[in-house]
Amino acid sequence: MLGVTADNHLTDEDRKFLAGYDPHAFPPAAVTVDLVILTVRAGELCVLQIRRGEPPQRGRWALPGGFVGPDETLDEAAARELAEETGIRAGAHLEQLATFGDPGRDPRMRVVSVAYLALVPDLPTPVAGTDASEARYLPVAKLGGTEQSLAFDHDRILAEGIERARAKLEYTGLAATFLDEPFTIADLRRVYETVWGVPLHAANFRRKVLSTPGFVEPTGEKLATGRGWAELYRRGATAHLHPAIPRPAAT
Amino acid sequence: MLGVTADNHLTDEDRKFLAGYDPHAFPPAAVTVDLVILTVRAGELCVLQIRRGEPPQRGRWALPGGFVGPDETLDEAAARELAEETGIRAGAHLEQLATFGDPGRDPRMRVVSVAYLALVPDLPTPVAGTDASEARYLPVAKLGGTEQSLAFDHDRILAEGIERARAKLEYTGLAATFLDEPFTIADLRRVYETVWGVPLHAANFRRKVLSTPGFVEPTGEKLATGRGWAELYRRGATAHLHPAIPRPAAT
DNA sequence: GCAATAGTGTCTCTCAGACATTATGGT
DNA sequence: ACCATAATGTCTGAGAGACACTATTGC
Repeated sequence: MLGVTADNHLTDEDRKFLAGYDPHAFPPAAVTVDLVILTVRAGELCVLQIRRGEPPQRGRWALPGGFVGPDETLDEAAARELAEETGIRAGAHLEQLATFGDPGRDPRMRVVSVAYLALVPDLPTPVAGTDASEARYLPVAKLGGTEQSLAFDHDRILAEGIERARAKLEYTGLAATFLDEPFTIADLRRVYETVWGVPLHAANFRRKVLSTPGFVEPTGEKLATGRGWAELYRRGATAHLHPAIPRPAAT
Repeated sequence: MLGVTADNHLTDEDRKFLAGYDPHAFPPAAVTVDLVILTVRAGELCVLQIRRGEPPQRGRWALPGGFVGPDETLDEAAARELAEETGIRAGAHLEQLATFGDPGRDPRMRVVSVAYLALVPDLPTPVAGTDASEARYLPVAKLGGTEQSLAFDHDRILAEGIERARAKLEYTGLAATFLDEPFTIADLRRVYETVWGVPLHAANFRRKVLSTPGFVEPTGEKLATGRGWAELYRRGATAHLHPAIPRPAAT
């Protein structure tokens, strides 16, 4: 096991050094977090977008995000932004995605943006944040046209977020974070089909999910669906699936 | 296909806004890149470390890294640091790992570090960079003791880098980037055994590698080894392996 | 010959994919 | 009765793991 705690004890030399240290000696940058917030609603994978209420690029759609506070960790800033935009404070999945810092990606100054990926259950309605005049969930299938392109380099961030989400469904139990509990195996299968954009074999999917230990936990309850009924499940404890859920090649 | 190019065209409103914009309005931070440079030498997975030549934490071992220049992309800064520390300008694998920005991780000021992972072939001898007084390749098996703990939060960065490298060998052809060309199947197997720390079944490994299209390309040459001979191969063109190389559970 | 490593052949077990069948309950 | 969906059972092919065996060359 590797040590994972930083030992930041200061030596006497460090103290002397810091007393005479000028923080303006290095090229300054602003640090932001931008969020790719994905959900499944009405059979479509959707991403939360905010219409910018202030320059630059006012009126244009963008990913939600904001500056990192002086005393916040990056994870805390991302969790705060997620709560501000969606009202979600717990239960969602939130992970760091990648960092984007090309010079000129923001015309104001050097801005380094740490992108996060959030997977959330279907929400009642978007809550506009302080900076935002409007919010929407856009199906990712509608992306691609120049009409829909986002501000700054957010198209690229979004593309990486979607690809990360698709990959993570293969080897983690994160698909269940898109669902409210309890859910049926068919609900879970529809999440996979929606995110991957391919139909899955219902019988094989069921066998695979139930034979993977810790993926889902049976509640013992049954739900009357349209025709017939279905058993209900909760999220399992296992984060890493062994073996993985095979992802068919995209059509 | 999603658009991946940022459209940063400025509106007239943007220009007016920027003319009156004060870059000091947001909490400033310094942005650095830190590199986890891994190689395989003498049957051990090793990481390049630099002994800090200046405060803070002078004399302590750390990962190589440095500040991102005002006109550099993050990738360019990482490639520059890699070249400065190792002399390598091409051929190595370099990818963004994760970003670390806890307040207080560097006593000087708010420093956000974008960590990169580099996989390089065995090198003649470490070249000390400008800021460094000393450099070494430390086998990662020797990590873990407090004696070996690195400056700042570099232990944590290193742990993530090692885990990323181990995972990537499963589903990419990156193992070959640890080797000079041409190499034998046994050389490649020893890379896997070294990085994963487990013995692999030689016959099955060979069958797996050769049946995976695009993993390695035969040269047709044969090399006289100590006893017997072995066929020689080059890196294949395929980045993503299908199916993956199964990774046995750690002992 | 013996030792050590490279390479080939084959068997078995697991599991994904495909298909068939039954059960359920609303229309 | 009919239909859509849930759930169960069975067959097959691909592939991983294990083992036996041959080939080559230095000692």
